[in-house]
Amino acid sequence: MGISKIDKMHSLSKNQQIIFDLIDKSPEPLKAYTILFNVQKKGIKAPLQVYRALDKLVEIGKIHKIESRNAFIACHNSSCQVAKATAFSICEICEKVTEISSAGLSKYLANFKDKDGMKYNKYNLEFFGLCKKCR
Amino acid sequence: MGISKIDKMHSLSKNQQIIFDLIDKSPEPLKAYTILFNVQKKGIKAPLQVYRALDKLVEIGKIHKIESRNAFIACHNSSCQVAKATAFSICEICEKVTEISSAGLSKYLANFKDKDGMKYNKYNLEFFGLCKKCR
DNA sequence: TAACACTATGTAATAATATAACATTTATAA
DNA sequence: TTATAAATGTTATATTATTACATAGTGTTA
Repeated sequence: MGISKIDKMHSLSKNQQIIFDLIDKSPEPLKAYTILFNVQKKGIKAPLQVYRALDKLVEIGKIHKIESRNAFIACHNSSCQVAKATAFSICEICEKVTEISSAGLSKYLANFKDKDGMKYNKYNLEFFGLCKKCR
Repeated sequence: MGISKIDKMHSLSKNQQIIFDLIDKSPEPLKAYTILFNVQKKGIKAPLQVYRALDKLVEIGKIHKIESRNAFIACHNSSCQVAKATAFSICEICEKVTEISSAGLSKYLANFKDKDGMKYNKYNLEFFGLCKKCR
């Protein structure tokens, strides 16, 4: 059997796996130093170790950064097909963040042209409002 | 004559005016500590003085924060009517940032409903790509 | 296997971004 | 005028992120 090329592309190193697991289990976006605190018992001691893993995980689309919050969330959107085209809703009271997967929205944005006729295949959209509970 | 209510709403304090002028003149988004460095000759000495003015200017829509860059740009969109609904294009090479004012885009996003039927009147969208010069 | 390139790790130091806390002053409105 | 809100000044500190350098593991291929 062995490991296929696709599997290898997504196989994570030790630190990457530890940090991904933590983010994936979390019901809310995690900040880098919160992550650091939580993985110190697993031997990850320095900020840079966290940031390096985060960079890689973002790069391969396993997690996304919520830019307005400096926090990271696991991708729950069709196995990370849209790592470069992300949309989230953010509750301004409880800070709950949900990844939006809407074919209509992603199609609209992928086809959007600016005044110069320029298209962009990469974007990040953050909606703000109140979630069900906080409304 | 005196100052009308609308004028007053948009009148800036000394520090706010100094910092807005600097951002407004700048051809590129400015970071908080770049601003601090540039206004020290005008008597603004501490980070907090800059951040407080920035907070206020963002609040009233005179400037916007480019979240992915931690930088601030003056609003050039219909006299700041859309302070809470912003869209930008960002060149990944030269870092040129342009505010997008597209009636179609803002209409689409303002009317977008998520899976729960929830609408959001506030959002921030950042498109990434290459500008004309860098293409 | 040996050599190479590439990726990941470990560690210390420091840079860059942002806020807390408290005292004071200025502007606005009742 | 008086009270209220907004803005300022200042010091210290918290939070977020990167530079620099040394070492170790992994996959490829000659």
